[in-house]
This record gives sequence, C-alpha cells and structure tokens, in this order.
Amino acid sequence: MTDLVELAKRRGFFFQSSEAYGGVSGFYTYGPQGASLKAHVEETWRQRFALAEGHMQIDAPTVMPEPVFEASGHLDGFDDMLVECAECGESHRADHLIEGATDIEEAESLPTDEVAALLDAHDIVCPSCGAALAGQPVEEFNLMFETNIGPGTSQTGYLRPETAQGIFVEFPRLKEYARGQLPFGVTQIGKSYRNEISPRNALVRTREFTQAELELFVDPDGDAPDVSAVADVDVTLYPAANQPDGDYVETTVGDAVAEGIVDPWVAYYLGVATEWYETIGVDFDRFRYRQHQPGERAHYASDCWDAEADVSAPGEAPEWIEIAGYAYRGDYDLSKHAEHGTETFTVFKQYDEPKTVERASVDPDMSYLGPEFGGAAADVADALAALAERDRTAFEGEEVAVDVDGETYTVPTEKTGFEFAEETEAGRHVTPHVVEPSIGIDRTVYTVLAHAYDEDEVDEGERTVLRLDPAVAPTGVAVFPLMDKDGMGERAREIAADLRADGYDVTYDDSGNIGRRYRRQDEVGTPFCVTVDYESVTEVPETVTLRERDSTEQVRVPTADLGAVLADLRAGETTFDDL
RNA sequence: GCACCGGUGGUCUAGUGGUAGGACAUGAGCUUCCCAAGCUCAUAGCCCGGGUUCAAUUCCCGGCCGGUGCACCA
Repeated sequence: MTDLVELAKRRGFFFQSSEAYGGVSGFYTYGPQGASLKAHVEETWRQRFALAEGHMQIDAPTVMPEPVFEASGHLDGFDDMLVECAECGESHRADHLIEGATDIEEAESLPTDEVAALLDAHDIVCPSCGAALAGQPVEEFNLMFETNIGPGTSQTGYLRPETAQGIFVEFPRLKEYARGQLPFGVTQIGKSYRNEISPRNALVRTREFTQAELELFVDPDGDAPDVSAVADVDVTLYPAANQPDGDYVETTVGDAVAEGIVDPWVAYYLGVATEWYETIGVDFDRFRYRQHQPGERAHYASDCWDAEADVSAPGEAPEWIEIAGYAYRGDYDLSKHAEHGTETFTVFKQYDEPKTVERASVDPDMSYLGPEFGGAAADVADALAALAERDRTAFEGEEVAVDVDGETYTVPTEKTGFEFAEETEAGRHVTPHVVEPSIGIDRTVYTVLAHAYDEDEVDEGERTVLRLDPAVAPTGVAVFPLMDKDGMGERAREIAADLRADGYDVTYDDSGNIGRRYRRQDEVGTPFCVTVDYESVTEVPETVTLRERDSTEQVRVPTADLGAVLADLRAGETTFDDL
C-alpha cells in the first residue's frame, strides 16, 4: 500500500486534500491521472449497469432534509452517545460507561435523557480524570454531516450517507417514468458523506466518497431475474457458512442459483458485476464475493454479498477490503418512506384477468348509531366493518353484537348497512422489493490501481508499471519524437494532434531520452507509445514505431493506419502480437 | 476517540540548540540518441501554534496530519 500511495501522490492519481493547511483527515483529491481513471471507471459502470440493462439514471442532491433520514433510520440507528467531562474535556461513550457500571445491557437503545439520569444515579465518574459526570449533557454523535438549510436554524439538513436515499425518496415520480411497470431500475453515481471517527488507508475509508448505486424495484411475487444471461459467468463465492473454515466455492452464477447458495436477484448482479470487474482489469485471483454473516447485515438487508478485493502489495499478507455490496433490501426503504412521507410508494400491478371477489361490507346508519351510542359510535362502526370482513354469518340474524373496549353493543342488522356483493379487482398494490448493487467507486479505483501495480525488469533496469486496462487508462496513447530535431518533433506534434482529433487522450512528450519517456508512461499506465524516428521522416510511406507497455515490444505501423490500429487494440479486436 | 511510533525540497531520506546534505524526480543545455546512460547549470525543504533560550527544524506543551493496534464501520 505504501508504494502505491507514494506513486499515486507523485504521479497525480490521488493525494490528501488541503495539505497547504495541514491536511484534513478523510478527504482526498484526485489528480489529473486519477480523475481520468475514476471517470473511466464510472463510465464503464454506467455502460454496464445502466445502459446495457436498460435502466434509468438520475442525479439527486447530496443534501436532504431531516425527515428523510428519520424515515430511512439513519438518524436513529447511526448515533453514538457521548458525554464530555467538564473537568478534563475528554469525551466518552455514555452508553458504554453505563454498561460498565450497571447490569444494563444495550444502553445504546435508551433515550439520552434516561442515559443522563443513569449517569447521575450511579455516580459515574470520568475514566480519564475521575471527576463526576453527573449533570453533564449527553450528546448524540451522529455519523452524518449536519447542515442548515436556508438562513438561521429553521431547517436541519444532512449530507446523504448513501446515494440510495435520493432514489428512494423520488420513487413516486420515478415509477411514473417507468409507466408503473415492474421491474425497473434507477442508477445514480454521486458523492456520499460519513463523518467517520477514524478515516484510514488512503481512499479506502474517507469521509467523502463516490458511490455508484443501482436500485432495482421488483415485484417479490411476480418478477424473476434472467439468470441465463449470466449463468456461465465464473464467480468465487465465500458463503457465510464457509467463513469459519476459509473455504471458497468456485462455481458459476447459474450453478450458485441452482444450488440455492445465492438469492437469484443478487446472483444475477454478481454476474453482471463480474463482467464489469473484468473490463476494468480486476485480478480475479485477488477477488471474492463474501456473504454477510447474519449479525453483520445492515438494518434493511435480508441478504447481502460483498465484493472484496485483496489490495496487498506482492509478497505481503493479504489485505481484503470491501469494494461493493450486493443486497436484497426487501421493502424496508419504500415502506418506511410510505410511513413517513406523504406520497404513495406502491405500484399498481394489474392481473392478467380481473378477479371477481365476494366482499362483505357495511355502511352503518350513523344517524342511528350516534344518538344511541354517543362517543362510542365511531368505534362501533369500525368494529362492525371488521366483523363483516371476519365473519359475515354474524349479520344473518335480526341483531348484531360487537365488543368495544370490553363493552357489548347490540345493533339492529338493518342499521348496519350490511351488504354482500361481488366486486371486480383489476390488480393489486405492490410495495416493490429492492435489489441493490452498491459500488464504492473510490475503493474500486484503488483496487484497479493495486491490481495493476507491478515492478519488473527491462534490459536489466528496474521498472514500475501500471498494467491498466486500456478501457480505464487515463492516457490512451503517448507520442514522442525520438529527438526534437530534424523535423521529428514537428511531425510527432502533428500526429499527436491528429490522434486527439480522433478522440484519443494523448500525451506528447519530448523531454529526456526516449527510455525515460517510456518509463514515465509506464508509471501512469499508458498502454501504447508512438515514436517518430529518423525512418519516419525519411522513408515513404511514412511509418512510426508502436510500443506496447506490458511487453515493451514494438512494431512499425504505417502512420496512415495508426488510428485504426489503436482503435482495434483498445476494443480488444486485435492483440499486439497480431501486428 | 484511546495507545504507541512518526512528520526535513515534488518523492524518498541524512542530520543539527547557531535555519540544512544526499538520492531520485523536474526544467534549460550538451551528448555517439528506442527503454530510467553521461556531463554542466538551475528550481525546490525543516507540519502549525505556544513555551524555554541571545538563538528552536532540533528541547518542552498543545494542535493538525500519517502509520500500526484497539474501538467504530447502515
């Protein structure tokens, strides 16, 4: 990790932000190479998860009002209770202090004023200096960044801790764009924020990070994934039951579903994701899908598999990091927002054939119930309605009796408006379930770099090389004159301009000897270098040398064919050996 | 947040109570010019604040940042 971070800093992939002011923990800036690499990773993700799957893409705000997170559970479920010592200023976990001093377990679930009262009642003292903590306020430390929306403190807002909420809250409108048809998917690539207590390991745990998320909304009773589309994809699985022993399951997506190892929806996206990971150059010998242990899952997930990558340097101990989560979230999110929000978070699903159902209903005569039962009238009416659904035979006699709060009320059947009729149902209201591939872009970028990083020898000289896939490499091709004289520089500049006009990201470099320039490009992962030499400017038709990064071998290519040759190489339609 | 260790050019580092040296990299030039060659020259540094001192990059305190372990990790 150290060598890679040093290279990243030196060559402009990423570095810590605001270093001129001492730096701030958990924030990174992508430099020229890194910003390009990251953009390519995001674009390939968009191609595979949005375009190729026929899903839509949105771009929601990073700031959302407090009630959104009350609904999502992030406000309650994401708190640490802190108490600050008036004497020495140290902060401590109040719930932990109470658990240590009393028989209470799970003090975290108690309200803060109760926790404060317990601190008083048990004379709990500061572990650092021994001063009494009685009377100190207990503050909640929430891992969300808080802000004010508008002037003053009228409305509290939070920076989203995951992009998903931006999709869920807009579901009522998004379902209109999907014309109410399940399943449909919505993707979003954007920043999320968590005020981590302890940011670590460069891009791996930061306080501001980019997520690429897909929320696929499905009918739990009617929709199934097309597993056949990815059935042959090889995957390395690490099921929860195997984790004590460390045994992987090498299988295919199709077999994993057939054997019931992975939920079919999750498995489908493991297949899609695997294809994507391949295009961006993830090394599958250092990659696995690990199932969450039952106790490890988030509050919303019913099953979850993480993509994990080993980002250790060659020869070092394995260092597995989580780079994505593939979760079946059930209807948790939409149900919560339906509960808290003002709109409908369901989809109307029409039956193939309308169903005829027999339904008992009541329409009580309130002008009778009111005078007769006074304040209990409304409850009696509700009880009648419930009874009609439960037991229609109760309405067969002259009178109907219902219990309300332990008292029995008798109503003449004719005053209940009881009716038994056939109704036609065209369909049902479904709260969709959510399948969520959630990708940490920064961690994925880090993985791509770690897996591309290599050191080898060229002509007895040591070389550092990033073997980045051309699909994500920041620079597509570099163009050099062998020397900047005898017309070679002018010609090389023309060729560079032509390639740029063709849409290539081109680096032009005439500084230092040719070997040095090749090494510079090796370190930023440029897959191909074009060199204009004496032969180029003297012979007809003009040719240039094309040098491949990984093998360092080169071939002569007619300048006229250069654009087409590079396009084929980038698309994988030819390999360098074919040339 | 706790504990330990650390912070010197762009990068990696040596060293010091009297403001610093190297390597690599970078720029200009020369050179017998296709894989980090050689030569000349140049650019560029002691994390921040306070204290002690005639004098602090060095010693002390605090902060910030980093590494490792613990805790945390929707």
